Amino acid sequence: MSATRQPVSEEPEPDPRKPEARESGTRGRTRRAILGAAASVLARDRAATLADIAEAAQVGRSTLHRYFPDRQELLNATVVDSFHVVEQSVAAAAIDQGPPLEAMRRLITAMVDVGDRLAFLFGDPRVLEEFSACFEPDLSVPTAISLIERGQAEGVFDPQVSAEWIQQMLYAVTYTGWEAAAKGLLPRHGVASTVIRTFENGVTAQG
Amino acid sequence: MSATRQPVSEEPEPDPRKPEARESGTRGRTRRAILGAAASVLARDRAATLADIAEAAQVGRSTLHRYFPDRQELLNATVVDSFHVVEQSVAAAAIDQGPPLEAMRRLITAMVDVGDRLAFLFGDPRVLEEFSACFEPDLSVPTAISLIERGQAEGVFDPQVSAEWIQQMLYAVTYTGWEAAAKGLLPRHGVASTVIRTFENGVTAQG
DNA sequence: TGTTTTTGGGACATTGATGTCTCACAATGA
DNA sequence: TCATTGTGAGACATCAATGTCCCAAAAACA
Repeated sequence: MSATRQPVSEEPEPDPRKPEARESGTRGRTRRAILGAAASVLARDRAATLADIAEAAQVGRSTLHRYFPDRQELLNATVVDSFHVVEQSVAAAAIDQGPPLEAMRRLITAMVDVGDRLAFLFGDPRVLEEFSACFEPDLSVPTAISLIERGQAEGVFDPQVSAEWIQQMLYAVTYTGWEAAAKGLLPRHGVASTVIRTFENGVTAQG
Repeated sequence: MSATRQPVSEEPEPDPRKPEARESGTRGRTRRAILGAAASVLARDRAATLADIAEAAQVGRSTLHRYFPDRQELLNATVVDSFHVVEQSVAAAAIDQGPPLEAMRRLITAMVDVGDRLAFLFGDPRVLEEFSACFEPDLSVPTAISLIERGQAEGVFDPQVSAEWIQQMLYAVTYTGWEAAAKGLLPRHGVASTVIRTFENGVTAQG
């Protein structure tokens, strides 16, 4: 969850890696607009054109290239940015505190809130593969494994299946809820509760 | 489920539409190899190259073009073929007979068996959109809605959520199971039972 | 206001996927 | 065996996405 902030291996190369530091307010805003549009568009179509993304960001294609020289750079930056957004949302859920079931409910709510970022990051395994192939995976994938295992130990979560499977289901159900909301099948405000309900009890009538 | 076999609107154009009829055994075999490879490859990467597909089918790229003049033709044919495969598998489950819960279990088992075809058809909504935009949607999407509604009426499935949502979950859980098996997270033989278990009861310990 | 920064659009060259065609070889079937 | 059918490899032309530049206009800033 928490990014390793230890200055263990500071950029081996002295290249100017820190464009997201403090740029003139305008540049920062443009940069964020592009990254947001990229995550949103690519979440729905991973083969989207740079022109598509530029249009969604309400920015000229040349401006996009000015910020991100090539497609891969944009991809990488979008991965990093999306990680930060997700990380922040998940951190606020404090999943290592309180009863597992309640922690999980907070986590799901947090995940639904950043649904498009999750869809971008995990909708296509290739995205993450390419990224972590280029860089050290200094971004720890947000993991709910410890929470799940804690819940299993306390007899709250099904101990008959692996924690990894439950985590897969967590992503799957959350993603499905986000998708259903995107296509109007679920009302925005009811997504989290429906996802929680189904995730916990499945589809059979409780009785 | 069952394709409308009524000769309502027979091909308005008299073009030679029926290549899959009876071709010399060899051609049929090659054709099926290409369609199978296309579904399998495209399920994992919808941006896959025709060269990729030809390679997976162990066929030259020119042979592929000989069978399917352009990419869209291949896409359409693969959709039709995958529908037939899924349809056949689902039909064998006889989901309109017997107790809903057992029917659903048969359905899930059938779906897991044709996981890659489902992943191809439903992994990217665009695939089906483009297809049904070109042709009359004379292919009825395999629907479990009636089964789900029957189950809800009998008090077996959760009546608090919509049948559409439950169907979305059905696809999502099945797909996740197929994916988990593909990456070795679940043993092949345990996929169906795990999917059924989670689909029915969610992830909480039953008690 | 004037100056600097940022932007959008257009004009390229480049690249990779696609689609077409030809030809020699292999497989099938009589 | 021979004739037909089906195939793979390669040479092309085409096309769309990409990446690079430049320049005038708009926006931000002092």
